[in-house]
Formats: sequence, structure tokens, C-alpha cells
Amino acid sequence: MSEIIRYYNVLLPVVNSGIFTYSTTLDLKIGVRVAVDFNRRKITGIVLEEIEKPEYKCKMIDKAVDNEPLFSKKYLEFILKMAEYYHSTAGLTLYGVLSEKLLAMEDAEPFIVEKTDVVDITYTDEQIKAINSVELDKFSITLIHGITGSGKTEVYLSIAKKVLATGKKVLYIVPEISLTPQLIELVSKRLGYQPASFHSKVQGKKRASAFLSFARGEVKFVIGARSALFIPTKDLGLIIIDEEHEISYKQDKTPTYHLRDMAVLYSSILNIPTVLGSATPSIETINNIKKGKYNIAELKNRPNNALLPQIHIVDLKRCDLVAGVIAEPIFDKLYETVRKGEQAIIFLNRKGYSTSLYCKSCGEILQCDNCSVSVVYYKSKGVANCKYCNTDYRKIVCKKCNSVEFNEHGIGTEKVEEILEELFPNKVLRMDLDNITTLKSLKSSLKKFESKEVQILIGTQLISKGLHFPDVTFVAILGIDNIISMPDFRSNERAFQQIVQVAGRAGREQLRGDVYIQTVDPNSVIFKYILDSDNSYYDYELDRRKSVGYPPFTKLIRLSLTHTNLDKVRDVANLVASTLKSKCKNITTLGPVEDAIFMIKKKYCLTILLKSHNSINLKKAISISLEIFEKNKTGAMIMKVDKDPYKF
DNA sequence: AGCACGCCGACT
DNA sequence: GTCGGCGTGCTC
Repeated sequence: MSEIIRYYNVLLPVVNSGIFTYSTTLDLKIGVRVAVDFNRRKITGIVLEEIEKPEYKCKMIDKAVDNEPLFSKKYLEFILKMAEYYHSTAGLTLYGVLSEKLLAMEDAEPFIVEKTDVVDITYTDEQIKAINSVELDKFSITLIHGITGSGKTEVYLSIAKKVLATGKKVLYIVPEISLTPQLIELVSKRLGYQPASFHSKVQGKKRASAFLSFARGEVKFVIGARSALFIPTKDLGLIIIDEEHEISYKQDKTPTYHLRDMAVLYSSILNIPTVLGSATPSIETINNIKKGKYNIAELKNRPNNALLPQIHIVDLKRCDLVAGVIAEPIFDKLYETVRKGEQAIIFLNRKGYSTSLYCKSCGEILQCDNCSVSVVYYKSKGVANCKYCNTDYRKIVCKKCNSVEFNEHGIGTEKVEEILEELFPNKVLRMDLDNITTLKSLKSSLKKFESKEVQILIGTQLISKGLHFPDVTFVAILGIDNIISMPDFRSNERAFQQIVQVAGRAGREQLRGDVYIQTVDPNSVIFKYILDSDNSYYDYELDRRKSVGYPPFTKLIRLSLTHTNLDKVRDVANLVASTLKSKCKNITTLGPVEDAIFMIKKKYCLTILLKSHNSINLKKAISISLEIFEKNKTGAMIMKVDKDPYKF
């Protein structure tokens, strides 16, 4: 008797649809991984469904990797819906969220969970109310809107413990790995064991082990970055998203998904709760609360009755600068803080020594050879660097007049460090992505500041959130004008969030904090709302977005076209835009326009922006665009479709 | 995205 | 006569 041949659709981590049919004599369950031959290479895919014998010829499955499904049906449904939402393909989406390597991994060491001592705390009434407001046995989204230092983490962990008690698993997502040393310690104290962590710095065997152990349900609690959402966790019962407003939750490269939105989608499919937390929620989330889609619980006080810091706006036009960098009133206050033996944080959103260099003889600004941006000067390394293509320029020569003498312009953290080190020797520490490259360097820097070995911490957004230092009483924000002046409809939201988050580092315990912000535009509307310290900012911003027709009141799609040949990419972009303008009158088509950074890595970048209230109309427009593009593109021309874009 | 095929210029 | 540059096309 001959064996029965079955046909399965297999999801492969490749572009185009990613769904291909293979035959086998095996009886396979949906969600098991299989090794197959695809276009002359061996890859691992996931069984999606059994189908009737197709008309075309299929290859045989080489072998089944798992006996029992590693991926649930709901997980696969999630990937398919995610692909649909972002106008992408299931194959490319899978490729983007799980590396081929991780997918192909056959076995890994079990993850070892280290036990720790449990330290319980008592909760405030507000915290108890927030904890009890989350319904645990069904889909719901709850925002914990708590001021900085109000103990949001304790609320998440208490909810997590309730879910863990039912045998289900918990995923805790944080925006940056920098938050985790202090956080992991706290989580261990509450749970009684070390949580597994999963992020880009966990690689190789450790990554495989964390992935597989969580997928098989052996690990109950994982702290991770964005990518952790895509571990096919067994019996997931709760997703926590800390700092839900963080823009780093939006992934730049394809698939350009937003972590928060995908967590909401996934938890609706799984029928489980998601808890969002922030002191400065995104406009999108506040709008969803107003529409009744999300719930909210508020924490308006700090547990130890610590007061929120006092905020002072300093007009740069009306005061002298110390070393050309820091407003004199801010410097005086810093001096006093150090003298009293307290600690200070100086926040500046630019790393390096100077943000640009210009020629002493002809005034030409030094630009990167491959990208249309000015290069950042690093005095300590003696190089100028382009942050887009990462080229280092060691010999710095003016392209226009061959001069080798340059002036610095625009201040970075390295320069602030140099100035303050001279004024306060051995009391200054700098933390940015240049000197914090490993978890070890992060931990040792944090320890230096925690132990009060140094009194002044200078840093970029790396230090803006989640860190808790009891003796910081003074915070200075130097570069807020850089954020406010960005040509982006979200720039004032970002400035608001940045100020409130950084300010929240001050006076978290007994000592009251002071926050000083220096700006050339003290009348900017943003400062009015920060000084008001209620939530009227959100009403103002929602009104403004509505009146100018921006998200969350419309949907945006950004088409970005790139190619080495400007004429060719411009022709195609013009053709796509003009076709949309004539064929899709029910949406607004803007552009094409040259990007703010017109050339990156020798490729020209053009943007077409699509805007509409109606996602079906947008969907139609995208398929028309893709069709026109595919017909007319030449060579390696790329058109990226970015739904709900964050960068312009 | 890979990967191979194929067509043309440069070099032994 | 052959090596290899990269434009083109395909993947059950």
C-alpha cells in the first residue's frame, strides 16, 4: 500500500508572499517547523495549513524540526494580520521579526533561573486602585498614567504576580536596554527570581536559550526589547509595555512596525490584557482613551510624598553664557548644588564635541562624502563622523579651499564634559552611546554615580528615563531647542515628553528638585503647558492635530524612494505621485519632495506622503503605487511603504 | 532578500 | 580565451 502524500502551505522567512506549498508523507501539525529546499537553499519555515493537491509541482519537505508545534495558530494569525496592516507580505514580516538563524535553531541549553530573596512592599491607595483596575481574563488595554517616580513598576509587577499565579506567562517590554540593570534588580526582589532578558545584546547561545525556553513555556517572566514580542510564548497571559510613548518602539527598517500597536493586536488575538505605562503618554494613546478604546488608571503622587521638581525657564537671549555653552543662572545653581554635596544631571540631546565644523577661511560646512549631512566632530577620538554611514574622517580638509583649519559649531556632550571637568575636576561623568557600549560599561557608570563618586552626570536620552538616583536635586536641560525646531508635527509632543521625563530624575526622595531649561524661545507654547503641570497639554495638542489634519485624526503613509541615480528615481517618484493624484482623488497625495537628508550612502531619497481618514482608500492607493513602481523601477531602486511614519 | 544566470569589458 | 562586474529574474 502506498503512503498518503499530504500538501502543506509553509510560511518561509523570505520576501514576496512567503507562503509556499510543499509535499510530504508526514502527518504534520500546524505550527511545527520544517526544513525545506527553497530556490536552491535550505531554510526553515512554519507549517501554516494543510491544503488539497495544487496544480503546480511542489518540492518535498526535507524533515520536520519539531514534534509539537512551537508556534500557535494564534501566533501565525498575528503575523498574517501584521503583514496585512503594514501592506507587507507574511514572508517579509516573519523575516523581519525572527531572524532566519533563530527560526532554524534546533536546540538550546535550558535557561537557568536564579532564585533571589523576595522583598515585599506596601502599596499606596492609588497603586492598589490601579492594580485592581486591570481585568486579567480577557482582552483589555489599560494605561497606567503615573507621574515620574510614582511607582508604576510596582503596579506592573503586582499585576504580573497575579497573572503568574494562574500559571500564565508574562512579557515585560522596555524601550531601551539601558533601563534594565536597575529594573532587573527590582523585578528579582519582587518575584523571587531573576527574570530572563531578551534584547539585541543577548546573542548566540544565550539568545537561543532564552528564546526556546520562553517559547516552550519553561520561563515564566521575560524582560525584553521590541523583538521579545515575537517570541512565540506558550500560555502568554499579560503584556506590559513600559514607557509606551517612546518613539524607539517604532522600527525604522522593514517591516516598519510600531511595537505598541502590534502588542495591542496580538493581545486582542490572544484575548489577554496589555498594560501600557507612561508619565507622558503618546497622543495616540490619550486619543484612544478619549474614544473609550483603552482604560486608564492614574498615579498622581509619589509614594514617599516626594514633591515634583520646580521648573525654571531661562531665556538665553537675556543672560551671559559660561564657556559659550551654559546660561549663567544655570551654572550658578549647578555650582551651589555641587557645593552642598548633592548631585546634578545635565541633559543634552547631542553627542560628540561639536555638531558641525566649518572652514576657517571660506566658511564651508564640512559634509559627509556619501550623505548630505554635516559630520559630527569627536575631539577625544580626533575624528569627524557621519552618523548615517558611520564613516570616520581622520584627515579633515575643506573640499572647497583645501584648508585644514576649522571652527566648531553646535555643542555636544563631549564639549560640555570638557568645560565642566575643568571647573569641577573629578566630579563629572559623561554617559552617551559613545562610552556606554556594553552592559558592563553601563553598570560601572551607573555605580559611579549611585555611589556619589561623581556629582555631575552629563548625558543624552540614555539617562532621560527610568533611572532612580535619590540625591539628584538639580537637572539642567540644554538642548531642548534642537527638538522644538524639528520640522515634524510631533516635535512639540517630543519636547514635552523629553522635558517631563528628564525633569522626573530630580528630587525623587526627601530633597526637592529644581529643573532649569535654557532656550532662545521662552514664549514657546510648550513651556506654558509644562509650567501648568496638569494635563491640559493633551487637550491643546489634540485640538491642534485635529485642526491641521494630522494623526491620530488622519492616517499617514510615507512612500520613500531611493536610488543612486537622481534623475531615474525622480522620474519614477513623479510618475507614482501623478498617477495617485489623478486616480485616487479620495486621498491626499503630497510630493514627491526631497528628504531633509537628501542623500544617504550615495543614494537619493524622495518622499511621497499619502493622507486620508479612510484606510481602505489608502490601501487601494498603495497597491496602485506598488504596481506603477514595479513596472517602472530600474536596477536597485527601492520604494519603502511606511504606515504610520514617525520620521519625515 | 539571496542566489544564479548571462552578457560585456579588461586582462593574462 | 577566461575572469568577474553587476543587471535581471525567480523562488512551491
